[in-house]
Amino acid sequence: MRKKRTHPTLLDVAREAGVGTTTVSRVINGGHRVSLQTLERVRAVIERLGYHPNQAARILKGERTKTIGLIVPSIADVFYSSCAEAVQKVARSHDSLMIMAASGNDPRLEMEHLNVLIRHRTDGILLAPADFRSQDLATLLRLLPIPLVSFDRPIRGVEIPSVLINNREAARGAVQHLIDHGRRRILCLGGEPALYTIIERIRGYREAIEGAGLLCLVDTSVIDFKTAESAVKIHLSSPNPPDAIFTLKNLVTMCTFEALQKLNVRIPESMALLGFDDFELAATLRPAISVVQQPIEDLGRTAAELLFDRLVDGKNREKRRRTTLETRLILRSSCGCSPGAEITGS
Amino acid sequence: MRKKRTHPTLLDVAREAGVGTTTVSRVINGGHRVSLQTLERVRAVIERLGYHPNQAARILKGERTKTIGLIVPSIADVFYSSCAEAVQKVARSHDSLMIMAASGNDPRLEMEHLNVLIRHRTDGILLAPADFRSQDLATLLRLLPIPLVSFDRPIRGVEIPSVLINNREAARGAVQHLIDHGRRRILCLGGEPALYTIIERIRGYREAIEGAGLLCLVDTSVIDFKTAESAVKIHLSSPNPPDAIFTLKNLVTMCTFEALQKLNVRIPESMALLGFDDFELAATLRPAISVVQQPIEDLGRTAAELLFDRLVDGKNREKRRRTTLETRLILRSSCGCSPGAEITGS
DNA sequence: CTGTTAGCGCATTCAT
DNA sequence: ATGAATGCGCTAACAG
Repeated sequence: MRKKRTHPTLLDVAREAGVGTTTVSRVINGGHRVSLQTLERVRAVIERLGYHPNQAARILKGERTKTIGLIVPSIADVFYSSCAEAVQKVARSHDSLMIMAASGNDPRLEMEHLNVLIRHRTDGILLAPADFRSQDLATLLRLLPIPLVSFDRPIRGVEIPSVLINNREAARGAVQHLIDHGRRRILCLGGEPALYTIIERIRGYREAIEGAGLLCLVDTSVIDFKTAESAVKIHLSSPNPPDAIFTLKNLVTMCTFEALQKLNVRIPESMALLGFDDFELAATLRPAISVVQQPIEDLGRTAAELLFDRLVDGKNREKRRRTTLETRLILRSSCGCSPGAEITGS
Repeated sequence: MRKKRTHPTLLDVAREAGVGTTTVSRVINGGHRVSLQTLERVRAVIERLGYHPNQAARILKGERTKTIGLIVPSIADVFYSSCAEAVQKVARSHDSLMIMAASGNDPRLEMEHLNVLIRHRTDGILLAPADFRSQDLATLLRLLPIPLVSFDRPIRGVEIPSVLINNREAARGAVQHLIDHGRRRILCLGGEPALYTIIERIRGYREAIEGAGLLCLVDTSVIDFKTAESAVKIHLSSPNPPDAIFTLKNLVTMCTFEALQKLNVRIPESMALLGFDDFELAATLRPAISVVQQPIEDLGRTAAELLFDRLVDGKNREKRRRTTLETRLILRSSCGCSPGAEITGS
């Protein structure tokens, strides 16, 4: 087999076909103004040599790269991979490629990825910022010559369009639901208390609890099964144990459920469970888990569409800087009310 | 706010700082052989202008793009997003960016994505091919000047390194386990019967069934809950209903479980259930689901490492074209044997 | 330590 | 219908 060392160039094709580079260029870009005969011949050579145009050269000519960047905290997290899928669909409909990178919620890593994307001259960037209060990020964005849209989390200190979920209201409504059904000691469980979404949800929880004159009980030590189990144990053995748990994100909900199950706590009789963010099998578990359902695909799609809007006419700056999407409270069995109902988020 | 129309260039920085382009270039690339004074000044200008080097120009100079491509059937599928995460970690350790695209198992879309990646001059490509018998793909790859590694599925008709799971053996072992525990009418349930992995798993199923002198019962109509439910109904109402179900992939396992639960079929008493591919909450469902567990992270990591191996010294062609990874049979409760055991795949 | 310059691969005038 | 020449932003080779 022939050793393939380097990419063939336009010139290689031209020489091989006995024509000028212009002609080959024309063939690549639609084949107009080229005689059928040369067209065929050049195409054959392209095929034979396995020629593919070098995008870099085109970019250098100032053309669109037809590429957008997407930075999320984690690729493996269903929430973000579902977003990504939605984004990719939109990108594809705009004949664009999506480059995806994971920040792991680390501002430094995020900055690195941002720089890489900018160097690659992506036409635009979608970002779920690791730290919504980052000064470095705000500074970078102020000078950024390409459009950026943040989603899931905003960016403070700079005018960037963002697409968000009504975290606070949704959390408030969910907790209120527990209160309405007689729960009095409601524990709020989660992790990563510095994240925007978590902060907002806790705020919503507080509003509901304080509005009802109850006691706030927030534990942000839970990030996996181990921590969930130990947290549940501790709170159960308190003199005045909770009668409900509100979990702040899907992984925490799952782990808490597992922990409760392992400790033989009856759900919802002894302990109601209501989680933020829906997840696969939530309806299949016994009892089925009640959740606040986020419009994940919507989130990705809306953000991507907003980005492409700004791409096509760069000057047309939307007035509306912030888009907030509505959630739904999905009542199944774990929260202890009669199931079947479904409440649209405020 | 200043209108930001276009990316500043090296020349812009050089002029602004009153130095030559080479000096700026040196500053960007580590700042060696530059006086501390100029270094500071140039850095300040770079900062102020928000300059980011144009990757395209570097690529044109023939440098590595420090980018690898990854094409998977679906981003939202946990299996592949977990792979992707593993790949990205390896890429990162090689100071490279990962570009990810989804083919939806459509050979045409896959080909498009491949072309885009090649045009972008990614240093290498990782691919889970949609159609392992594709002639077009084989033709493209024969001429491809950059290394490609296939994973999860091989590519027929061309010498491409691939990293695979021992699908057939694992399926055979799993079905054998059901047989060993007295199951006699074992239904094999799944979808997309043209996919390599599915073909292999069905083959393993057949080997085990035929080896035991039993009857093969394969239904490849199941791709979601609806189809799972109707398939289960049909087979349950047959004159001689199955006493066990072997599901061919994780989504099918989940849907089949849901269907069985909905129809009040007792697992494992009336029906044993054993699935290919583990999934979140498989151990939390009641009964906990027994599965063949694939080394997903391993798959992604190994494939990526193989790719980078070929990248660093392009000539050092490994003899071993095919790497096969081992699975584990995780016995939980749904298959009806006493749980707790764990058998390493053959 | 610093500046000048050629050339990477391609699209695009402008001739022919 | 076709080709020769130019320049996009950057790096590296070569002066100074």
